Amino acid sequence: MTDQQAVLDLLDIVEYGGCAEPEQFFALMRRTFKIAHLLYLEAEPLADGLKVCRLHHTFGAYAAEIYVSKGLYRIDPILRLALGGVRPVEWTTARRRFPECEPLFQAAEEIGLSTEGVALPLPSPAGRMALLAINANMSPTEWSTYRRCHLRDFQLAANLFHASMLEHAAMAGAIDERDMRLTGRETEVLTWSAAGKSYWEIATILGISERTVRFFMTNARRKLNVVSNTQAVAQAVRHALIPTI
Amino acid sequence: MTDQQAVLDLLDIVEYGGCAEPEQFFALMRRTFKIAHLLYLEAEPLADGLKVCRLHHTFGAYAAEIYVSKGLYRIDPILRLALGGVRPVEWTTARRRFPECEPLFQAAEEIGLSTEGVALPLPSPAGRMALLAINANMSPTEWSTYRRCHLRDFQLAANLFHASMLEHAAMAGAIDERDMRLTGRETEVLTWSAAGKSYWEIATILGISERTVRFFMTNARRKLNVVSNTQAVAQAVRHALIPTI
DNA sequence: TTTTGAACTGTCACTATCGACAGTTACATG
DNA sequence: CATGTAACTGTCGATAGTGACAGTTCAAAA
Repeated sequence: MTDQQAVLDLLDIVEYGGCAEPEQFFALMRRTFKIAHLLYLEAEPLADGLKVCRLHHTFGAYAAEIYVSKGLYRIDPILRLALGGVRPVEWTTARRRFPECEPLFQAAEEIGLSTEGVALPLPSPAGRMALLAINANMSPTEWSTYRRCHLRDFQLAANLFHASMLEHAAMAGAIDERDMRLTGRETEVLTWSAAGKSYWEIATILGISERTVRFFMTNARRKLNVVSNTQAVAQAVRHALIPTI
Repeated sequence: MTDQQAVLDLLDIVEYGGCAEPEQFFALMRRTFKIAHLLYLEAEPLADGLKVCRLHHTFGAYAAEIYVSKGLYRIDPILRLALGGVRPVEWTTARRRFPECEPLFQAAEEIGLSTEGVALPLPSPAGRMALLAINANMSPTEWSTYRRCHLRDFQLAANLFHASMLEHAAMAGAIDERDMRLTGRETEVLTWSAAGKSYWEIATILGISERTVRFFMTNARRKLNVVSNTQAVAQAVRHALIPTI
């Protein structure tokens, strides 16, 4: 069994920001646990499927080539299961439930990915999804024991790492959106507009004239570089420029 | 320190569906850990505040009365922090960062809630948020040690319990939300509207008449229970009903 | 076979929005 | 004091959105 102290140290490091880069996190995880491979991906749900925004993994070049460029993530049942819920998905469970994807698992075995592993769904507040897939070269019985003991470690580490990634992305995006900063009133009128209020209603609520509401809204549209109030609100919600809570 | 075997047993029970009711989960958690109180709430982001959909807790009747009926969850900084991210929120950290909410903490102390605790954000795929707040009657140093050792247990237990709650809600709510599901065309017109396109432009893009675009948009508004396209798009983005372009 | 749901279309009348015109007031910063 | 920024207001005309009216077509499920 893995050294408990090492596990607690790893969790401390991840929680307090010592793993800004996925590579660091992956290395630390592989050093601490008997893990063969790790994969972290962020995805966005689309009407016709799944758009993978970011993908980090420890596979070899060839394996990555197969998995990514051939678009296997589009048909991977584990991804479908994991990105649709919040419960950890056991690889072998998915294999049993989706026999039509057997070729995928065989391909994985050929490139050195064992079939024992777990995928941890990591939802984020805005509705985007991510997952951390953990793969171990273990026998089923060995993995069962190991998983029971360390799933909690994997789950917390995954959550904290995911939080770091989200905060990192928010910081990186903040620079680009410097000119997109809205004033207090602009934010207010956008917020009320997103709540379905008309100019007249917003004017009454804020105690100003309807013309002034339009003035703020026009400024907001210009700053956001959009052509309609509807588009402005969509942008503002996506970029969390107006309060969600 | 808590018995490790008991912890693993608890996690097994929660994972394999033995905690369908919050009360069972709460009792099990309090029996296994040195926890004073637990609170699980599901919330939906709204433009004009926070809509708490479901709330379960182990507070006494009086405490619950204060916390819920007086609407303290509207100003609780821990809720704001936790529901806006995915990182565990330490109660004392929130207390330091938001001195204006000191009365809230004092009120909590008076009704027997200690100030040591942690709130675990639990996002779900659809963009809704939940959180599990864990409260312990411990001294700061005692809590610090305890937290370091058991945060992973809390996190996994919270995730698994949350998954059960979501699956339970999905089963129960399948009937209620049937009428809120958008059809393919409704999603399409909303998506283009969020991109700033007018009815005429959307009609051209989709190769249908302008009237038909309006028809789909009206249906979408009715399903989302909103009064304007702007509000519909805001709702759709928040609930991840339309893809991010 | 009947029913249901999605996709589709037309017109009328009213209201909301948006861009472009031309300003005032107040307050902080250099 | 000048400069800048946020907050504020008015009017005109064109375009966009919204609700209520009344339908057709097609495919899949009951």
